[in-house]
Amino acid sequence: MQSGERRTTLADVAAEAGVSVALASIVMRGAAGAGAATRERVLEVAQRLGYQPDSRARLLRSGRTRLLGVVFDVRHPFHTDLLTGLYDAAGAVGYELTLSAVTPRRDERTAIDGLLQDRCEALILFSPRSRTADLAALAARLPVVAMMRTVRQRAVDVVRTDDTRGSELAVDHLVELGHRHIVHLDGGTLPGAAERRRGYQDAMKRHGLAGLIRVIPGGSGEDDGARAAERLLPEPPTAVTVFNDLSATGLLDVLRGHGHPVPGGGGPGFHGGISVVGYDDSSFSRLAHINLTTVAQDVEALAAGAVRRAVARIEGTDVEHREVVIEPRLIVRGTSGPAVPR
Amino acid sequence: MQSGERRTTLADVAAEAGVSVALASIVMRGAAGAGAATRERVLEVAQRLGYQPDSRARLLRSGRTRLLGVVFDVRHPFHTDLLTGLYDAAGAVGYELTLSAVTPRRDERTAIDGLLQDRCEALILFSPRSRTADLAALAARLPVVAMMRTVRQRAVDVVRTDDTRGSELAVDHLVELGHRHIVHLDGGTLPGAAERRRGYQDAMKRHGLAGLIRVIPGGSGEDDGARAAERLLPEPPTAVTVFNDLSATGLLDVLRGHGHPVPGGGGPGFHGGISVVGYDDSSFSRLAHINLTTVAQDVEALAAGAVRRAVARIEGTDVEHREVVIEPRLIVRGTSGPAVPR
DNA sequence: ACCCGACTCTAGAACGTTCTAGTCGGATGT
DNA sequence: ACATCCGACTAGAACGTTCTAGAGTCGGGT
Repeated sequence: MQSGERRTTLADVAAEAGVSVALASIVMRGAAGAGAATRERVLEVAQRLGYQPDSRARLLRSGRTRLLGVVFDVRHPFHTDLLTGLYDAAGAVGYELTLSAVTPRRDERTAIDGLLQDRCEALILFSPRSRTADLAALAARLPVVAMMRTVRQRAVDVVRTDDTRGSELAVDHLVELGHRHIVHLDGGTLPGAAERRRGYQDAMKRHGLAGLIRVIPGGSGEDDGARAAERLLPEPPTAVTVFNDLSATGLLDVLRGHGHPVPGGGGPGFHGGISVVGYDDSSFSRLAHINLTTVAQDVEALAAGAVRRAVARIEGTDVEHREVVIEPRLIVRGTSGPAVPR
Repeated sequence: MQSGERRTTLADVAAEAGVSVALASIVMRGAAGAGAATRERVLEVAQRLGYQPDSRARLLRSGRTRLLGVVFDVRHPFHTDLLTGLYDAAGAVGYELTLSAVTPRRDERTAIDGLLQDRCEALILFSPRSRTADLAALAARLPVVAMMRTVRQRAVDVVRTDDTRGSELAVDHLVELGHRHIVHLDGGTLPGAAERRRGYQDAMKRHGLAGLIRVIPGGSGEDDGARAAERLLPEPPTAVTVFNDLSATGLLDVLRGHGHPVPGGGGPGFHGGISVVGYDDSSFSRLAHINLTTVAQDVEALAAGAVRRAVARIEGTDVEHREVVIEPRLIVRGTSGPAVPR
């Protein structure tokens, strides 16, 4: 039905309102230089004809797109949380977001290429897996902000949580509850894993527990946590700090299945068991049913930082540091409790 | 650093290669009409100058965008699952996806407007909350595919799961396990809720349990499920079918908290308790720790159906039905088990 | 009466591509 | 030897905006 007719253009509106295209353009984008009466008439006509500006043409001409490209991964619940914050932050400074998703069958390179063709003015990458060299090459063409990971490359901006500090918070919390045998379930080479590991190690040393440091290889998935749990069972610790929430739930599950109670799972008044602290405060970790003690990343601060950084680069008003580091926060929920003496 | 220099355009490539812009264009889009030697030379130059085509200009001229606009909600885990399938389906037929998210502070109208400005050729809306009249108005301008809900409007295409059938599957399963006192936790006016309610009612009647039909108002969030559970406790059923997974976990939680065991939560060999069946097979429901019996929507079929429908409308090769209904599948996990006689 | 500035409006170029309608040689067919 | 055709290539318009430069008009100050 609508296939035949062309969509209404600015020229149509101008003709119908009896003004020039240029004036119609002025009215539509709310610029100065149009009489009140004319303005009203043009707007009325535009409304009536269902005029919708063509952003492609607009941006083609004006050079600017005011568009920030965002690459996120559909598998990571935290990424969608972050998107919410990003929309807010971008809207506040008059920028739009264009999204490109990484999926199990669509890699980061493909996602990025899609955005480049859209001529966004900067790229914001969530936990990018690309090699530093590739990111650097990209950054030579447009501002690039990497989130949730460090990039040792001057041209690439970084906005991340202080993950070392995050792990320290987790360990401090557990030590305060009386735990000493604390294991770290690692994230290997994943973005942020090195920092989280180091935070654990530093905190253990600081508490005089250097001799009890124990790092178990893991990953980002639930099954990684479950597998790691099996390796833990022969000689169980009293507490575990985990690379992320998903892995933590996998761990929890196996622990409970083998009769190792976890605080919160034992009913009110229960004490002891193996405490587990996750990382990310993913939306599912908040589910009352999981109720995971975890290290929260400050979504709003991360989003605001990324947008501020990208916009500064675009508009050349650079003053701040290349790396923006956000303070994490410990969210104490049900999976951490006092240690029982062994 | 890159702020000063213009980005390289087709004209730059053409000049450097010593050919006309038109010929460069031919080469870049792989069209016929260029000599082999020239073709190679132009490609080499393009590579060297780091030429990246400007999709806006390209599409502005050619009219076509081969772009499908997708509106999804960041709060709905199932939506991101569906995105994965959609990228695959669109890629297979040579279309691109452009995403626009609904967030707690960014409504559907805003998300849709963003896509319209991008001049996508069709809109695919995940569980749209817009009124039928608004959808119809939209459909007058471009093909619109509504997913996961019915729309009584000829101009709007629909791709959805047979939700009535889905609820029936859930009830059938429970009845087979010996349950009779089965409650439905409702989704009110949310997309799909009416069908799921009706499926429950139909199945109950079919099993001669019309007298035991009991529908409790609920919603889509975890807290909706928790609230509903409180209303259920005074006179507990032996099983509940729930509008969606999130609400189901909220319900589960309160039930367990009040000492009502749920199958799977009572350890191996346990029998009886209140069975709970969710809806969606959201990624978190698969977590071993939640392990929810649920009705799965066929992501691939839904995605493929939506793309096929949208493309058919765009290209005018319409033959199929306006409404594509996909068969659901019951996923039996841990939260459903045999009924104990009351 | 004249000029000036402010205001409203317009013509036309520009953005980077694709598309249409060609031109130009050279091979082919008779 | 001449028309014909084909492949390689090009000039310039077109897409729907925004931007630049300037044209009218009006009122007020000298």
